[in-house]
Amino acid sequence: MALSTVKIRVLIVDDHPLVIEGLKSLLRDNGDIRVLASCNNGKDALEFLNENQVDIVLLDINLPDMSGIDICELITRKQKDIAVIGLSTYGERSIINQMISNGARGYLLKNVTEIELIEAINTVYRGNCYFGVEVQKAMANTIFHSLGNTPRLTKREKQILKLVVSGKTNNQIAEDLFISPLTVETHRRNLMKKMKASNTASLVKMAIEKSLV
Amino acid sequence: MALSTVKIRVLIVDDHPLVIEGLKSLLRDNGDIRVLASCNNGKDALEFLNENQVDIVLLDINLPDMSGIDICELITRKQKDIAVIGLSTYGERSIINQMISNGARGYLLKNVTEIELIEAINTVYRGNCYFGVEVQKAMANTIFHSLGNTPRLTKREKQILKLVVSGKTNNQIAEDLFISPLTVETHRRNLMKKMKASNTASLVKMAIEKSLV
DNA sequence: GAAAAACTACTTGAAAACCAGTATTTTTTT
DNA sequence: AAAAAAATACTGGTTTTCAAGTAGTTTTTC
Repeated sequence: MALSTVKIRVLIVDDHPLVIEGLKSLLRDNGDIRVLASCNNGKDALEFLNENQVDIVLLDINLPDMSGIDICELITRKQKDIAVIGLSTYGERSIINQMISNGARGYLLKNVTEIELIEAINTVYRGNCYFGVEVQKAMANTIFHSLGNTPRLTKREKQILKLVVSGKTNNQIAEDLFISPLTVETHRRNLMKKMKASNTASLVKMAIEKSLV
Repeated sequence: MALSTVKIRVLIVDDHPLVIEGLKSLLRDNGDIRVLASCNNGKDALEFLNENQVDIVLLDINLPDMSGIDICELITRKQKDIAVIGLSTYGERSIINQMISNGARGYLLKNVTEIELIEAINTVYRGNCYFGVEVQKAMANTIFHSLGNTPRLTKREKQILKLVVSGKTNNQIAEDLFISPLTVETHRRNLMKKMKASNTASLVKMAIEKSLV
């Protein structure tokens, strides 16, 4: 290692000094990586990035002044060459997904190992994406939460639910299935009652959440 | 191994003789597991289960007569003590989720190793769930598919989108945000245009798909 | 073969969403 | 300071959904 003259420049953004120290310590001995600085809030981080060349930002999700998700967007919108790796205690899918759509190229939990951390930094530096094993596990687990008391739907109800989710109106569904629009509406009403939804929006949300479509 | 007198009784359901042979071969040398029989369609499988005591069903998703997803439901509804492990070539999230909500306790891809297969069978036999590493990877990958060209939404639009998805009406959203219901409707219309949605249902679907909520 | 569940279809009336514009004010960016 | 983007609010009319019932037919299940 450390044969190349250019080191990967890293900025750490986290409001816990302990975490910053931990990350620095894990990266200290690596000749290819150099931690330029650390910030403990979003404002400082954005300022630093305006005045310094950075390759990778290790970004905590929970910051005092603003959400890491929003910061991620601000960073990647302006400087597309900066790779953001999200850092968090939990592997909540919705957060991970939001980070990804806001341009993050990696996501790690805070119980990350040295090997994983370095692998992640190298991987995203090369332009790829990296997601820790623990993240993947956590994401798999979120399925079970949404499970639980899924109401039993009939064949026809499932069929209609799928068509509703796909954006079809009652009339279009009726045409598709060769039944009366009034019948479709009855099914839709029963679906809403079963799923405890008050309108189409929550019906669709629950259907997707419970993976019925 | 094979110290216990009771072996785990397994039924294999798959329409490819090659796969059946492969699975049998992988399990042959294991003293704790016994493959009772194999079926190549859903009807035969259900009949066999009616007449025989089985602990675990290795169930292919693509069968000639009926979907593995439906069979899974039929099996677990009647005999809750039977554990179903789904088998498929691809790790499509929607299918996996459907299998889970239909009572499956495990899911494996067909490139499964001997070690994984035996671990899976033992795990679900003990009442737990098992999902292969490959499955988890495949599921993580499905995020990227939904990514791509996500339209850029403004702060307010995101805010309103969230409230729409949560099932609130325009009037309720207006109250929440202290703005006119008419304004909310304008935002909603702009959202639909940006997301290319024709109604609430597809707006919600896309919002969740693209993880904007 | 009886009972239960599912599928079908209707009525009537109200509420909410959708369509297609215009237009002013506020905020952000250059 | 000017331009662009975002947020605000309106008119007026159409379509779709929601609510709350009733009720006959078909299919499953016991």
